[in-house]
Amino acid sequence: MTNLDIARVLAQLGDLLELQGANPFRIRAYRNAVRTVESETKPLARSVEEGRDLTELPGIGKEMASHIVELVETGKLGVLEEMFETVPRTLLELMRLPGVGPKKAKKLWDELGVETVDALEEAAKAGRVAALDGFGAKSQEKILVSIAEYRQHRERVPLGEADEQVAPLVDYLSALDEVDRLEVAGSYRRRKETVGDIDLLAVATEPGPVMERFLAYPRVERVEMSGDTRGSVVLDSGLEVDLRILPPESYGAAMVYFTGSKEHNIRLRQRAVQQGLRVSEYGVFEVGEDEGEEDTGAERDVLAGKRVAGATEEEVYRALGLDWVPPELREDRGEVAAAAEGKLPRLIELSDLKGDLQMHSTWSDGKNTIEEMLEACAARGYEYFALTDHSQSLAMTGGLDEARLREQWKEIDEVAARHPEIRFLKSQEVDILADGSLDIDDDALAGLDIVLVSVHSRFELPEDEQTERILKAVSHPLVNILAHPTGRLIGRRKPYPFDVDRVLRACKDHNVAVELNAHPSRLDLKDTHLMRAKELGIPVVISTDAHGVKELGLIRYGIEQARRAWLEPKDVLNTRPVDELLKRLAK
DNA sequence: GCCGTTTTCGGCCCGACTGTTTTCAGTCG
Repeated sequence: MTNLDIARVLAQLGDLLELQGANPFRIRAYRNAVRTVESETKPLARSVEEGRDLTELPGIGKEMASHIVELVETGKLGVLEEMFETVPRTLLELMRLPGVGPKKAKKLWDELGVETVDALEEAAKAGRVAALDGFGAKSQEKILVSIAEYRQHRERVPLGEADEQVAPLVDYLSALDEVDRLEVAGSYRRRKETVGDIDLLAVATEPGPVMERFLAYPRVERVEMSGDTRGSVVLDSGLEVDLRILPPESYGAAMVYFTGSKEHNIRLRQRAVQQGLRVSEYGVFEVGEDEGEEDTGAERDVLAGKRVAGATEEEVYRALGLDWVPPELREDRGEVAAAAEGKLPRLIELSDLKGDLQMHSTWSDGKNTIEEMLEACAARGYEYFALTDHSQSLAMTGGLDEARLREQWKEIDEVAARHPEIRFLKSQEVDILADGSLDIDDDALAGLDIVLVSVHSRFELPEDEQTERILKAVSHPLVNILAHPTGRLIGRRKPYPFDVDRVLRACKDHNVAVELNAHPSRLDLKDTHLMRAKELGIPVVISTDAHGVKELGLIRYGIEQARRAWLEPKDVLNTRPVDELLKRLAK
């Protein structure tokens, strides 16, 4: 049972409690525990095995700890199973529909006997939903739209695709004179591997024309809502875009607020409360004497209290006694505490990289010759690069056997001789065969500067076999790097099942580096895996897997992902000069 | 349910928009 499995069960329990109208703070405790479990880098199953005290984890108390132990040991949670005897599982699905929360889901179930999305659709079409107290014709219509979208399975969009859609929209809005400043916030700014929607932030003293232009964007398919300062639309691609318009003095506070994450913001506000401050998207305010105590529900001016910060992000963080936190870290994974102590990491940057260690040429399935790849790498200012064409078993890619590999070396030597400006490292992406052996013989491997290995077949092997297969490969005495270790393709293919933690520890034992594949459809390893690698002291390399010169620029997605994992230059091997790189990789 | 240099009890983040309300609950981010 993985951490994500555990988190899912706890989240279900939280949803059920919400449906039953339980104490909201108890529900929040479950949400908090879910967060902790999700972002825990070490497998909890292992911690349980080792008899660790789980209550040391934030948000995990006696109850949560016992839930986790029960889940790890039995694979089930008794209380949850019992609850599912009185409440249908499918009700949780209803709550996922936009506009349907716990209260409405319960009401639909209590009064109409609706348990499933299908039943809800039927009831709405028959007009029975509108007849309910608290519902009306509009909510009924909205529910039908939500169901239609739910059926389309709208998923999160990979960051790379979001980038393509965001750029033209930003240009379109920025062209308006009334827009003083336009930024994209949200998970997009935090550079998460996928984004659910786009959060735009516009600074304007006159919001009217900005909102008007936003709603008139030609690719808007539907307006979800629109107020004076806040609007939400769905583009024809299905991507949701939210716009918030603010005055200049609130810009920094708004950037913090809309960049999130939600959990990071909550942490900031908790800290503010302790300091007698209040944080909102409008700024940081001192809480007045009479505030808070006798809040009778009367209208409260959102700008009440003296504003002590708001114009810039730095100012907002400083008002809370914090260093400015890079957006990639804003996930409530300890960054606020680190910022308070001045101990934020010096995150890796693009300019720290001295080379790219995975790419392909026309010798296998790449689009450019090795000389073209070399020139493009040199143009990027790299000190070195490794060419890693596929090996023979990937016949469809034109993979190289030992003989062709040796032929390639001749061409490499010629090209390298013409280009002293960059160091050409001979390498290959060697296939890990189903039994864990390598696709190229040791004699040929010994002629390479770097041996990169990866899995490209038999993804369906049972977990035990898959784990053994990879363990065997990384224990091979000539292997230096394990490439795209989990094999996932974001939104298209799940990672093949294997014990990631065991493989990582084996990499540590055999001095094998792990690759962070920068391609936006892979980003493999993901952030929590990278954090675990760092914890274990395993070197990481960041490479593009470019199949053409155009893809070398994708390296920035790898850098962004590494930053999300708190990686510093010293954690990444290809920030090192070539001599040190090869020394560190040597067996 | 979790947590504690005010606390083992009594707190727990903040605001906008919608729809159905005659003053606000529900949902969302």
